Amino acid sequence: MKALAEQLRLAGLRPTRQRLAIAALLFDGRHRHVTADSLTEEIATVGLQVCCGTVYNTLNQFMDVGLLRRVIVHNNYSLFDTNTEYHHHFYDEQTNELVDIPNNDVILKKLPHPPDGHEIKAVDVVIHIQRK
Amino acid sequence: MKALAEQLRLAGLRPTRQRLAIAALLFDGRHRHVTADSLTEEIATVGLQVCCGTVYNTLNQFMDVGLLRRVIVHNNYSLFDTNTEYHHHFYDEQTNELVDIPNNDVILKKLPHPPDGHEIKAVDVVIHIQRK
DNA sequence: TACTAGTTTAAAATCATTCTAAAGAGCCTT
DNA sequence: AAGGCTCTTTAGAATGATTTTAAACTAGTA
Repeated sequence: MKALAEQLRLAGLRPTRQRLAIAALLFDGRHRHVTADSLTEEIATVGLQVCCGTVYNTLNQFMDVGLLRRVIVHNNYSLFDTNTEYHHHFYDEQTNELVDIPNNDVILKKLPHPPDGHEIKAVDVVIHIQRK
Repeated sequence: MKALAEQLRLAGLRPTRQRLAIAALLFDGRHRHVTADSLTEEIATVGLQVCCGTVYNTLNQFMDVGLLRRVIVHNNYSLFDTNTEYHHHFYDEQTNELVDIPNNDVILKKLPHPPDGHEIKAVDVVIHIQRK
């Protein structure tokens, strides 16, 4: 996977063994939602070992360079989305399930004017759902 | 303030000294955003004393009975909104400022269909802003 | 006035996350 | 291929918001 190393280097991150392992898991083409915990488990499953702090650091770094996006639906722990394109989420508090909303499915009719001296940076829509 | 005691009783909560003190601060007609911490400070300012755990319990109970709404904009700590009507928020990560958006200012053109067997419970829109 | 269930309290526990200082690994230069 | 400099990783400790605990207390009722 030369491409991954190159991608990290371009982002200003040294392609270390740990970062490559995590990148290989996260950027395999699928769009996924992970937590530090689920990712650590996954790393173990693949037979590797990465220090807990490094998992957190790496997730934060990947986010800082735009490879991941943080999704905020509760404040128990952080969720990261490998899909960094503009889109929103369904969230079921009961099952803790997070589901992408196809990006043409929610359309904001008009955006409000931000407070004076401010500009809009991002729009997050979370639709809370529950079993019928 | 008999009304407050009655309101708590109606919600199934005994109007204790602590809950009344907190309710008096929170439900004075203004719409406010508070944290457990800011509220504890405010209680102290008024010359009262309520145990930290009680502040948390009370905020959660008030939320459970619909007197407060939790606003999720980050996962450092919880924010509560005394305005429980349908409305959304601007959030500035840099200053940590949370501002209500007038409820006719964001209009969703159409809502997506929730996953099968599910129904929409709530829609949260957070518009992240930054200083220009 | 006394009882009972619900509440408050202070302190300890929890848990995700960050910080620390020391050991290790990229990578550039020679 | 070796040296060296900086960036990373590591394990463990620290942090900080929140929850839990068990004992003391209180509101409401009999």
